[in-house]
Amino acid sequence: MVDDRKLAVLRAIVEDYVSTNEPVGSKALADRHNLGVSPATIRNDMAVLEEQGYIAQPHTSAGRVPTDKGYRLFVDRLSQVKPLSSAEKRAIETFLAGAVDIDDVVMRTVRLLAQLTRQVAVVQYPTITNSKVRHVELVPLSERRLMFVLITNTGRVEQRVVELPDVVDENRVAHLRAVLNACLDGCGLTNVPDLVADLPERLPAEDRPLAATILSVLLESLVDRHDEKIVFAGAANLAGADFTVGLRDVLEALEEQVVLMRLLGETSDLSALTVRIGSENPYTGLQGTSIVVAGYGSGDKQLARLGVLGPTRMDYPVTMGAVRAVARYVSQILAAS
Amino acid sequence: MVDDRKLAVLRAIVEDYVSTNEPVGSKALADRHNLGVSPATIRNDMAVLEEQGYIAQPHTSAGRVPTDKGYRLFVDRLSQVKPLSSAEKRAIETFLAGAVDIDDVVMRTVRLLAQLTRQVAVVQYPTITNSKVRHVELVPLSERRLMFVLITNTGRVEQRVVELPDVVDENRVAHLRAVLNACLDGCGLTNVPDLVADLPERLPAEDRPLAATILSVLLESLVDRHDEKIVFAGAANLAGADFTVGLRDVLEALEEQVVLMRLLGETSDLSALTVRIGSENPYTGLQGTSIVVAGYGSGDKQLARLGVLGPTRMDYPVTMGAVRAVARYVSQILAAS
DNA sequence: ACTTGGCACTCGGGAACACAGAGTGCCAGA
DNA sequence: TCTGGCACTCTGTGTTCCCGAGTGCCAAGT
Repeated sequence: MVDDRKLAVLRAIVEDYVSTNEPVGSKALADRHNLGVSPATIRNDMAVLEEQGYIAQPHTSAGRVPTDKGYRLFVDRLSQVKPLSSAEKRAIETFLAGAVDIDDVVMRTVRLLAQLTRQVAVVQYPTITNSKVRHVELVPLSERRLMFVLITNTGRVEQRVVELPDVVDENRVAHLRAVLNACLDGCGLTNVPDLVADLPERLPAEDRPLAATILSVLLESLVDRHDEKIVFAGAANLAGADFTVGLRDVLEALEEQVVLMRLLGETSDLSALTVRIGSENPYTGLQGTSIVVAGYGSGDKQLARLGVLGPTRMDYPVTMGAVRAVARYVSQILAAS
Repeated sequence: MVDDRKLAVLRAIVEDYVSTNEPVGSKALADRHNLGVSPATIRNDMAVLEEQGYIAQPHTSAGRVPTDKGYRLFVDRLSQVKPLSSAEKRAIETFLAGAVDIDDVVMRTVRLLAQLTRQVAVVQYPTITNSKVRHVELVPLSERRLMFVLITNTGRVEQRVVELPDVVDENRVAHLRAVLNACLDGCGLTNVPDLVADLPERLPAEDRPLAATILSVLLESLVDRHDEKIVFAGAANLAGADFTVGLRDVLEALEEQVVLMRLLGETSDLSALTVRIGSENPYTGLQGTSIVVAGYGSGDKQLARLGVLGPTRMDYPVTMGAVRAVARYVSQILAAS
């Protein structure tokens, strides 16, 4: 039985513990929040909450600390996202508005988020999957090598160097470029494989090996690269916090693109905020941390995700507010460009 | 008066302290290194070394620890760069050989260096200043915006979105593109400003405002961007080391591009290894750290720098060996492509 | 049936203290 | 110039002790 007062007690415990970083006892609770009951009553409630796994004591006869399950309940039912101050909103707007290209947008976003939350910010590059081909360029580098450049309508540029099977002259390259552009211009990247499939037929027979090589690189760059880039910032903010698990593991996880991918990727709902708390986290090195993730994108399409990572003991309402706000502003910026 | 034996004592102190991380005393020295003299003699030498500022004791009647000045002497006169094992060399070669483009080269390099030295690796992107224009591309994004892409012979791609003063049609863009390429193809980036200066004259009068806008962006991207990109990896390796100065400052410095630039930039001789030790370091947050930097580049041109950052108490011979080796291999890779 | 005050109990953390061990400086003798 | 001996000085560690915050439980009150 979890009645209203017990929930109020849990909320008070979470709030106090987050702000003081010390186990909170029944007396302190009664003093600082006016719950209208005596410490003894609170003790009884706390005993129940502990039995149900929402709080725990670090050692016998110390105050209580929220467990991961307790934070979960807090986030789901007891807190509401805290909106940013208007000063903060203005700061975000002006800071993001100055970006010159997509790299710059991502860079600014991640720094902004790190500074705003005083935690580690993580931003995934916008997927190119949902974007469209703006232009394809083939640039000869030497007799047997050329650079393949793909420009999308979101302003992203993908480049690859291609080793050619044999020497090709400029004309054949020019021809292929023209055909490629005619065929692919404006088409969504997800459709590219289909279009590419019957493209060789539109070329003279002697060009087909060349085309095959280039197209395979094109497809490869779509598959391999399309989601893998993630950047982070604010690692310095980890220095203050003390993790149950070593700081080293956290830093290692941050440098592993694969881990970060999974971290951001396994969120079910893109349109809402996703919070994963402590042990809910799949990766063992991050068991002492929580993440707050939001999707962002231009228009209705979700392009990618961004979020922050911090100790389980974080101020969830504030962090969630910042993440949501930044995601929205970035979406705006991307939609406008 | 610093005679040979005192130098030998200093070397022994540095080596022992680096490997044990504990202040080293006269008796331990006499035991572990066969200097042929008694602890008492060593004590006398140590007293002299201390007076001259090469070593210090953390507190009265503890062992000695090298000072920054002591490390300096060690690096300059007492150590020689330790070559890598052939297994390590092979590992470097195969790992770097798999890179597909310039971003990949840099990424692999920085990770490799971090893993090899078990410290923080820092790699500056190759300057585009020394490279040549391979191709210039103008891609219309909308009526009044176009993307400007510059591809260099080193495989680097620079992109910028340009806001146009008024609506332009495809033909004018195509014309400008042709002129730009005819004029700039193959010319060194340092010459671009000169060539660009009298370029408007080769265009019809009505295109000049357009050209001016684009060219100003081109010049700007050369100046602004050309050196500023630096990446690092291996921050997790900082977690183990204990700095006199806070870990936080170091992490902050690593995320400040400007600080990193100065760190790598202020090395006098590009062809040799540069070591900056502790307080020799200009930035206050990095006073407890040392850096080892080498230049790299294809052929005779130095393109940029790379290095590692670690606690002052590092194994200089090994670190220097790794940095030098990686710099050489990267240079090879870049020269080959 | 819940709430409350009282009370005994438990631990963690800090202060005070002693002590062993490593290291030093200095001096007299080889 | 080197060496052995010796007295001295620290730090770090382990021990003990005690205070205080906090708990669990119980009996009485509403």
